[in-house]
Amino acid sequence: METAESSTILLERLARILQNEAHAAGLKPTQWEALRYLARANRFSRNPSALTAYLGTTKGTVSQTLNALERKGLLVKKTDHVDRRQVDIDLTRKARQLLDEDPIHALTVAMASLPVGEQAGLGDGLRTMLEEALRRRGGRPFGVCRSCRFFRTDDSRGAPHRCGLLDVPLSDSDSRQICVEQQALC
Amino acid sequence: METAESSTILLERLARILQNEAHAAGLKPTQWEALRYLARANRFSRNPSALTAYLGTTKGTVSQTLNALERKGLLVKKTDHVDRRQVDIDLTRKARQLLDEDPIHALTVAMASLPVGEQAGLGDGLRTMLEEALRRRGGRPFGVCRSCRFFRTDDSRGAPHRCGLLDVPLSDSDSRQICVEQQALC
DNA sequence: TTCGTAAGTATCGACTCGATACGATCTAGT
DNA sequence: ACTAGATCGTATCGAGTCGATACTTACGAA
Repeated sequence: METAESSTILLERLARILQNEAHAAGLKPTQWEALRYLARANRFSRNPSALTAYLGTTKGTVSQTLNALERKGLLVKKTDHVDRRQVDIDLTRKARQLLDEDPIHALTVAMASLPVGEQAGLGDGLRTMLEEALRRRGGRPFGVCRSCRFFRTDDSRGAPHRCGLLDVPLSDSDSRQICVEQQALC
Repeated sequence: METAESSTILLERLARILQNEAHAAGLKPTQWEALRYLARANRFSRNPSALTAYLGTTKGTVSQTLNALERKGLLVKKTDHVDRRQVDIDLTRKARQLLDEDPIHALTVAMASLPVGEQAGLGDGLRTMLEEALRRRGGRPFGVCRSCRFFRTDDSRGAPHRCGLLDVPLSDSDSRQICVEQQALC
């Protein structure tokens, strides 16, 4: 329990310091996080609702963050054809270029320079803590499409894969992106 | 490198979710963090400067956060007698009561329920990452007083310990608090 | 058709955060 | 003792976060 408390303090402090480090290129930490998400999300997940679930915040806050990013010319919104309540978001070329200088890269480098065992231990611990936190507040995991229990490869038509939940064909690149609907296999 | 990147994303996401969880009792995450620090810091470290270094932010921001906490009746400021530029901060009884319901407790519980090995691995990894981050931006470690290279037990006068840097007597409880000036032994 | 629900937006108030400028106080060098 | 520079803290600005609340529009089932 003593260890648990010190680890908790460690996690909080590290989180704060990393947060404060993420003020780069005129973007706020939240804006970077939104950009990162949108770059990795599949077409069913590039909308305000999914981003809200991912960030664990509220629709209102996300709406404002998206407005800020739109003003900066980093994304484009358009209403979905199928469900006209939904808004599809697309990152601009400018956003993708910006992501090449993502301040998070410094963190990845630091992570990579850790001893192999320590790196694996940290990864496992973080994964477990995140799963716990998500379960606690009813969040979604946002895993990659191909690791989902609804992922199918038996599509008779042209496409290589298929989503058994939404019943739509999936390209190979689709299957490697993260999805709001993803549910683990086991 | 693949592992490093996914661990990085994990850390960022967990950090954000925990951040958003820390809105309790009408306090903001930063205000909780400040309160926690002030409750653990020794008398040389309960001032705006030290808090600024701990949070890794700027003097101005800390000044505002302290004003907010003062308005809520959670702390009292008074100018230092020795150096009248400095401000000594004391938490009120109300603040200490509030800290009993610190939302971070939920996190500690989650941490404690981890398998022992995983918990230790996570702690080690976090420690290393924090040290790296601090070194990168010239931050201070804020360890406990008694683990400092300036900690002495050879005080001829009444007090049980002594600080070799500031040359002042230290009580036993002093020695268990965290300090801005702390430097590791080895 | 209508009623309930879901997706987004707009607005409010309190606050964070970096940047900048400033006043007060200490300290070293003369 | 006197000044020049450094240090500590505050005030203010602008952009943005964040939760809360109150909408609007669109879908979908009874």
